[in-house]
Amino acid sequence: MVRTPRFAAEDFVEAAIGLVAEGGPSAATMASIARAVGAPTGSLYHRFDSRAAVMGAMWAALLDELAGILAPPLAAGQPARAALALADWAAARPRPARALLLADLDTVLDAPPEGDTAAAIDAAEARIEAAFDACAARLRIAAEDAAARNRLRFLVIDAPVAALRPALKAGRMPGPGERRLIEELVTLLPTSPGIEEDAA
Amino acid sequence: MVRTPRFAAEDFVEAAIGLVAEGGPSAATMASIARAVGAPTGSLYHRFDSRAAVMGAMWAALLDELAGILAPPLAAGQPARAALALADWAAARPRPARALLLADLDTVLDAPPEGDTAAAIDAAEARIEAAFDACAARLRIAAEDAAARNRLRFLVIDAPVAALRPALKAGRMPGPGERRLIEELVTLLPTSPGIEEDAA
DNA sequence: CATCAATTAGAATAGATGATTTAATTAGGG
DNA sequence: CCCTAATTAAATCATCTATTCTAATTGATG
Repeated sequence: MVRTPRFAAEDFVEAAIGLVAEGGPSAATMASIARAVGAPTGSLYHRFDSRAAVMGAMWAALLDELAGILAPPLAAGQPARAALALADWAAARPRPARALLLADLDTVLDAPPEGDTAAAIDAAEARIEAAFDACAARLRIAAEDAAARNRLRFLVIDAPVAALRPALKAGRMPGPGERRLIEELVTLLPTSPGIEEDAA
Repeated sequence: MVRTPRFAAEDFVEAAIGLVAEGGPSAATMASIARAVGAPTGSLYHRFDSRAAVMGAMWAALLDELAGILAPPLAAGQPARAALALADWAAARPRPARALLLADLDTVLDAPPEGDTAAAIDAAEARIEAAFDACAARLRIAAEDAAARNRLRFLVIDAPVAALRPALKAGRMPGPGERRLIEELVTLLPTSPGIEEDAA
């Protein structure tokens, strides 16, 4: 290495997340991403081949973070925990949460990503998928029972996200009101036969 | 009138709904709206001053349709009915449903509408609001109990929409799977003390 | 049948916008 | 010193779309 880098790829990804969170995908132009970091656009292009590459990397990072939140409780057979972890995550890290949960995938990623980025995205998705599989198994949901699996996913992700959405949209941090809604939703969830959702 | 109009304002609004449903708000360009009707852009501009006017009229029409679906069961103190009516509506009229439920208001209406359009939108929103008020009153929810009111709204609109979203996005008609999810959600709903949700 | 304004017609305009390229310039490690 | 990755800042370039303009039609009306 012959010169000290001033800007890392992650800096740009982080900036992109912030911009998408605040103004939607269209707010994340190459110029605005660079500006948010305090770099010229050339430096951004030095790290990424194209805007599509930046958005792909961003999506991979977001999905990876989500997987880190959801996978452990799911794998432990505690879907209610997973739903609440989602709410906690949204409160703790509102920007990534907004970017991931509010943005429409199609408008973020115009074209399907390729190469490393695609691999990273696939990996994160597979991790989430595997966690759901493990959870379903613990709950004695048959592998062929698509309806029960969809229901599980809906109660863990889609419905809680719907509860969080107004707060996320308004830029408020999700509060106890949203949390209570989610607590109520998860009462519909089946519990793993062998395991009690612990009392803590 | 000295010449028979070939294209009515409603034709353009309908076309805009179809385009938004299929490709999102950005797909509804003035040229594509006109093309969908088989008219030149000039005719479109003859009816509407600007794209904002078209989108405003579209939003007013959609909200009005939604109000027509939700208000009667709500006013009757039957929120569960309202949630299921939403699902039925989405199945019966997938294009307006997609346009209204999937599109982000901010990206549809760049600037707040004015004049007649604003009045129409306000009227439809007020109608929905009044229906919720009436429903809350029937359920003995206090006017100051914001949490209970938010919860009602969430269970009637937001959560059912979340259940419908995957189907709407994929362009599938919502089916019995989605309906069952919603039926389950509404079990969380309080029932009007005096009224039984009838058995039909 | 002649008239006239509402309406259609569609090409031409006019700005944005924003991704990408390019051509230097800089700075540190060997 | 020299070499090369990394940084700059501006210029390019391509696309896209709302809107305007001028003319041609049309059909009810007197």
